Amino acid sequence: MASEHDTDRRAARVSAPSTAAQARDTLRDAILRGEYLPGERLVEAQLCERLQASRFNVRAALQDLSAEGLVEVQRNRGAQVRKVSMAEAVEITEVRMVVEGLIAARAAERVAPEQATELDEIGVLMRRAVEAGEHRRYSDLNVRLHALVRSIAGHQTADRIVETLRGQLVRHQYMLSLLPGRPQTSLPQHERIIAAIRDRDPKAAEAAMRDHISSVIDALRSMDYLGPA
Amino acid sequence: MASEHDTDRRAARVSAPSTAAQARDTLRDAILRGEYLPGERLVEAQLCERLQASRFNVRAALQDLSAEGLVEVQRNRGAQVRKVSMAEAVEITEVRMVVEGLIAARAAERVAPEQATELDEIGVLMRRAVEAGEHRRYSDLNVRLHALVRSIAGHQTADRIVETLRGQLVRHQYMLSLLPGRPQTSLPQHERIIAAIRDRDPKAAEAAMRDHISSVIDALRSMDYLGPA
DNA sequence: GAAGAGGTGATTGTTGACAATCTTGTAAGC
DNA sequence: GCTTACAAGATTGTCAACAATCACCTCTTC
Repeated sequence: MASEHDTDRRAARVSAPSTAAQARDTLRDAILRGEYLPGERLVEAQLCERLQASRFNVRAALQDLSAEGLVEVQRNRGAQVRKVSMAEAVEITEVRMVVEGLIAARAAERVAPEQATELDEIGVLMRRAVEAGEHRRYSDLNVRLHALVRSIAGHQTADRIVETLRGQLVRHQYMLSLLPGRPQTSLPQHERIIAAIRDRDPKAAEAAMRDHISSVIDALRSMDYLGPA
Repeated sequence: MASEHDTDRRAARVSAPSTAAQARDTLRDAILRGEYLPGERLVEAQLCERLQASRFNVRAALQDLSAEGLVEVQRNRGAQVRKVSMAEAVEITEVRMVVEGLIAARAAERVAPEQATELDEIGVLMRRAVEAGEHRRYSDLNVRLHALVRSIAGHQTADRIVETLRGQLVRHQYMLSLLPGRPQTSLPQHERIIAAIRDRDPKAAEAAMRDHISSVIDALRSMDYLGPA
């Protein structure tokens, strides 16, 4: 049932995740993968079996994920996967917009020649993927681009916040990628971001990144009309 | 963020803060007030007495504050008040700059007439405080101004993040307020923020807020030369 | 005298049991 | 029939004891 996935620092072992940190990572992965739906109750006893961890560690994991905004804990009522309303999703993305704008600006200030080359390469691959209609590939490249920009910027604080915010709306983002015509809209935006960073123009990079994420917000809002799943 | 019942964290009632949330709030207050210095070890047994709470709740409190970035916990090595380096303080303030910029812009979009009046009142009081050399009073008004702007904006996500970031560098901010000449620098910046929001000009409000916090960053950097206490 | 091994006290990590609380299902009263 | 009261079950909150680990000190060895 579980296929190993990429995405993070260390692969989650399902064999013996006895410690608190392992339980937390495994549970986070499960939620992000959609194995628990928003609003679903997370009963401690069940999680103990699922994660092969003691209740103590399960509890710690839930508390951690609560701080990350992935689950919601109510006193004496247990935990449930946090439901993120459309309004909240917009708020979250607005914050992401300004913070990633900061990251882009800083990336433009610090980019090294090899990194600029790597950015351009991703840009080329993106265009090819869109022209070939390979949505999945384009989506992967999108993730890679944002990650590369963040690594160029080297801004730990901003990084952490963006990562947390991203986690809170994976579900919405997934739905977003299914919107028809999205790649045609976002490709030129991505190219502008790449160009601005490559040209070491912080202001242009920030503006390009904000424009890009701003259009993501518009897309989110349009989804709201189609149906607030 | 987990518990909905947010009691104001003012009174240091040591009488019966038995629950986890109370222990957390009391401990946070103590750290923010400087009763525990950065780098100082937080031994669970000692905290049990200090907070009149069981070790279980103390542990939960430490975990929460770790998620907030106020303390750092190392496995098998206990917790200590997190040391925020100058570089980190700058990073944190940079993120605060863009997020509070977003908040200011949104406040300018949504400000109601009564709120505009209240802003102006704070502006007048600030000027008086500076002219009278009442630093403490000016500092309080500063906090009040930022809080009012945030309440006008009504942006929960941004609010939460700014609040968390603020907590992480209370120590630095305190030192900052002692810098001579600071009020003379920041007063006109505050007045620009107020004017932009009052005039319902989001772009100007964002720019003014960013300029203001940008100068805070400069001040932070200058402190670094004086001595990285 | 320096380096390493080993023991000891202090501190944290974990467990299982028990108490407090909420939810659900059922029955009585209007 | 509908609402309210109550009891049973399920779930979470809390605790105190025990196990694991670490930091420090002493002693041996070269």
